[in-house]
Amino acid sequence: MTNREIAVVLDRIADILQVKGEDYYKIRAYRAAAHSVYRLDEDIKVLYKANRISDIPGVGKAIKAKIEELLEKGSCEYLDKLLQEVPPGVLEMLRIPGIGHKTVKTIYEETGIDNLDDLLKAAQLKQIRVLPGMGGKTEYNIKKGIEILRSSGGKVTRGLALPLAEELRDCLLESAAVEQASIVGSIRRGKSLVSDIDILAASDDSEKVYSIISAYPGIREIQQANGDNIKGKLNYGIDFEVIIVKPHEYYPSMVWTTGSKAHREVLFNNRKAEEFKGLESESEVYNKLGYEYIVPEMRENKGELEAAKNKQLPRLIAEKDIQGDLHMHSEWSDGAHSIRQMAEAAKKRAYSYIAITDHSKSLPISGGLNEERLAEQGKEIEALNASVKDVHIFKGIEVDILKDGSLDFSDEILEQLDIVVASIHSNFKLDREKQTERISRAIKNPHVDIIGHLSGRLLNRRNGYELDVDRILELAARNKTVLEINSHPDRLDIDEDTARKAREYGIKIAINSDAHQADDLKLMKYGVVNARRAWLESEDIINSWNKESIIDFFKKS
DNA sequence: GCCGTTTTCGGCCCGACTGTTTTCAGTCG
Repeated sequence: MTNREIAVVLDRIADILQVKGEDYYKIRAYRAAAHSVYRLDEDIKVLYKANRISDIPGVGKAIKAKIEELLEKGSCEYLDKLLQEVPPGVLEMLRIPGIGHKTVKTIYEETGIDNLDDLLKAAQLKQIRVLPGMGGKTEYNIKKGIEILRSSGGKVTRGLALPLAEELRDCLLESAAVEQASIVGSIRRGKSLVSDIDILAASDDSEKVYSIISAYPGIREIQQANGDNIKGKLNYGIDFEVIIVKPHEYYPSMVWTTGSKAHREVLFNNRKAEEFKGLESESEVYNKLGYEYIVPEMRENKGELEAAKNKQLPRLIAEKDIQGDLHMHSEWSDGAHSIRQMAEAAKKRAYSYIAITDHSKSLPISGGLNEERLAEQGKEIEALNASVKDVHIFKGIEVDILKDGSLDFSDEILEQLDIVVASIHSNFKLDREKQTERISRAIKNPHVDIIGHLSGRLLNRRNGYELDVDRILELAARNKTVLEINSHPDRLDIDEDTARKAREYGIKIAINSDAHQADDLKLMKYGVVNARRAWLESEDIINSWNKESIIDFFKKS
């Protein structure tokens, strides 16, 4: 089993314990262990062989035994026992926004309902409101929540799908029978939500490819397999498709299978991919069709074909252009690592600056900073800047935008900071006018440099709050307020459409990791892809500029 | 269930908002 699979099992145990109403700290212990395992740099199997499972933070005697059982047998008796008490469908109910473990427990125990379909029916039949502690609003939340869960149509985030796709691709590439393999389809185009994993493999031996796939441990089932096409489900229930082509068909097929359909149809204009076999790169395929090479993120038939024909394609921002990261947390609030550790991690990525932007006091669960601790932190940053070479640390804050649009710190405090990110973390349900006014007030504050995760959306979990986006973009442009592309794959906020629109308004963007630990800095790649899908260039992205330009920009704004 | 240079027990992030109540439990960040 992989690190990720072990982490999923531990998390699942925590879910069940929660529905069972077990001790909060026991549940938290399983969650913490799951998190540590998920974040391990090493393969857990290597740790196991070295008898070092106990070295994993948060893993003690009991959880160690379960991890070892999973590694030895691929299953865990404790989980199997728990699953008999609480069926998987009940756990799915936990994903409904506004419905927590207590509500799920009541529903399951009082009615026996153990899946989302039956729950939805019961809510429609007004059978939930009669249960203790529930009313019409709970029923409405259930109906609405299931609707949101279903609206993604079974899609998963790119953040979940990409690592799985890479593992499958790498497994194919290990075989001598596979000359080349690439992730294609919507994952390659960088869509935030994807419906399946598509892999293109170049091989003369499709039988061999089939045997590799059927032996691949990450696969749940193969549903269809003919000569050049294998379809099925990976663990976690994600659909996959492996398309096998002859080596000389590889590059035209890559263009074809990367899509999108709309892009492909215009591009090929009734010509067949077979006409282009033997070509040795995607560029050659594009050139032969009369276009400049178009990067996968742009292939949506949204103007890129015309631009490519006229040799007017933008030079999109790339991860190597990124020079720093302007939104991250440290152990001063809810981050896991010290400021020094964050700076060292940034140095490894060859960044020249970071901003430490811990939470402000209104977010007590995060250990948000009050004025005194912020001042102390400032001193630590000054000391670090004197000793840490190569990476400059900006003093920052992720200040809460309060319900009325005022900020969690006074202007006098904010004025002393280098980078002020202002974000919403509460009162998501204000009406459109109030929410727009709230953010507008924050934008107008002269000390606010960046608005963090503007819409508050969480992909597959929560829609963004009601906002008049045009009004906000106009105001941000006028105030020279930067908008963030939050790189967390569950957020990608602002989304690509808003980002493209923001550019038209002349708004500058910061692509930030919002890292809560050193390893999270790597999430930057998801934000960059989102920006590329919005056609953004280096000049649009302030953290692709050097330190001096950033200081200069915020001085003038 | 984990952790410990106050160590084998007792502590382990809290406070606001929402919805269902009529004084509070559940959810969320």
